[in-house]
Amino acid sequence: MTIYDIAKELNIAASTVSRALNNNPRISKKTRKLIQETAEQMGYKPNQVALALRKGSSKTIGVIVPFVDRAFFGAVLSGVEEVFKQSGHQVILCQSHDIHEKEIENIETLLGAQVSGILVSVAPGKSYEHLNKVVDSNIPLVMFDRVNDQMKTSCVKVDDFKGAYQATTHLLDQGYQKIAHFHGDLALKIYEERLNGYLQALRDHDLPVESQLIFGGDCFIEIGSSLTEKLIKSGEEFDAIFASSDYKAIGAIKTLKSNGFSVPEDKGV
Amino acid sequence: MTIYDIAKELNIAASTVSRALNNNPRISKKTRKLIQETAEQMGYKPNQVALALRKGSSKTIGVIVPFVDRAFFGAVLSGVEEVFKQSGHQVILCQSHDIHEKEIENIETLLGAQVSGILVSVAPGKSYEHLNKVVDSNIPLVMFDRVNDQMKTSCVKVDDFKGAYQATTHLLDQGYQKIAHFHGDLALKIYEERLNGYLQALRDHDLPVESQLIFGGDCFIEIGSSLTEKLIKSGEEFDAIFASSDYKAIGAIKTLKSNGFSVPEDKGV
DNA sequence: TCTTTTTAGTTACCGGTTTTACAAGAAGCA
DNA sequence: TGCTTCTTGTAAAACCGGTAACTAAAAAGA
Repeated sequence: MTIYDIAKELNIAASTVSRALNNNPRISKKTRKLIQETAEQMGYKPNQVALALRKGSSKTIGVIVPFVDRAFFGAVLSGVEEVFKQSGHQVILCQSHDIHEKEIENIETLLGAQVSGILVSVAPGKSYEHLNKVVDSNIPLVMFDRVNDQMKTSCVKVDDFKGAYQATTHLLDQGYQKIAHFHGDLALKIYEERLNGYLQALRDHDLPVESQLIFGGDCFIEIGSSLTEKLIKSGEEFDAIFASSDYKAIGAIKTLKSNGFSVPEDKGV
Repeated sequence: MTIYDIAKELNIAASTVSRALNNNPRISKKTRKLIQETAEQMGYKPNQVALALRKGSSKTIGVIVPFVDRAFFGAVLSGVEEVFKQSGHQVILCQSHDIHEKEIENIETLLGAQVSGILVSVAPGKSYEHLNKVVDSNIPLVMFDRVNDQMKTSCVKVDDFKGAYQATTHLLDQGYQKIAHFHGDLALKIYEERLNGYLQALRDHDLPVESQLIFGGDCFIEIGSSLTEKLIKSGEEFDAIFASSDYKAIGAIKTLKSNGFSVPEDKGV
């Protein structure tokens, strides 16, 4: 079902059909009405692919997240989908699995698909030519949550430093004194800032920074568990853990409990 | 960067470039190598939109879920994305918000985008012409989790009856006697089956089915809370709740606790 | 009758693939 | 040697389904 079918049916030119359907004023009301009714009745739906080729931009937006099945990114995606649907855009979903190379691949794919915009929560990695390529192609690029501050593009993020500072301060206010920290990949600004917030909070309370209480690892429950295991085994004294991600916190709580500690009575998380 | 640019660069026809890049045997090895190297060096990437228009099918798959930010669907989407990436397909994400009309709209959009396949977890609703339209267009349709059994297409689902039967039996085995049930929208087979599994388990244990312990409501934490509130206020005796969704179960647990019950000591969930 | 305005048709284009056509060189044969 | 035939390599053009810039015809107005 194309405009040519409608044109043939009515014995008129395809361009007339196109114009009528787009409410071009150069088509008489009568003809327009006839064409629109015929199109409706024939169940015509414009071919978005042809449109995209002609216009050079497809009403699609690429979204790259590390993992879709993380609560945070699921929530983001949900909102992204909802907003873009309003303007008739479709959302193409990509996962980087937090791997820089996959992110580059995803960007290439999205550019090849002629997306009209890209949202990305970057994976740790040094190069950012792929992001520059997007900007150079005049395709809007917005980074969120995980941001590459080498890029001059718009971004949406939270104040990680302040959040970490407040979280740490909250633990101190609850009476905990020796707070361990599980940070993420420090190549990501977000985790660097959270670490800094933690450190600053300790300093502001005149507490020593004890490097043996600071561990690094990716955002997985299992990592949270193994880091907690390591912390307990190390014999270092601690009474709370500030984890840089919910997943590591969950792992920490599970492991603390399975080691006979009660949370938050014995150890705060 | 198109094949025309490459053709101009090498002073040959675009069709030759196309064939060389597609390893057509009618292009000499020498020419082919030259063209492929030039393309590589010029950073050529085929325009997927042009390809899709020509081939009549765009390497994209539409996935319709009720809510992306539900753990289950997030996990599904993650797997879907991962598998389709391997074959070079892109995943277009749609949410129905469990609303039949939105599902119809989503299907229309996906058909307009010339997707080469659709995965859907259906919303409650009576009509299914929109699904038939997909089948009639010769576009593969697979339903998962929430299935419309009027359709003859392939589907992937769990044994909801058995799961519910086992869950209820498990509660009984733990010693609970009066088990309430929070079912979902019974227009969805999945919730009907879970209700049936619950009922059958009660019957098989010679327990009476007490309709005043059975409540219905959508999959939200708040619904779980309000149903529990209602159950408590009703004064009916009960010692456990079998919720048809994790979200309602979470709401139930929260509300039980805030009403002074301990879980699972006082009430099982 | 001539000009202006409306309305609708022609044609090129987006970037690929594919069919058809053609040319040059090699091989076969009298 | 000269002609046909077969390969092989490449070019030209059509096509996918729309849009948009010209262009032409018809109707309205002066």
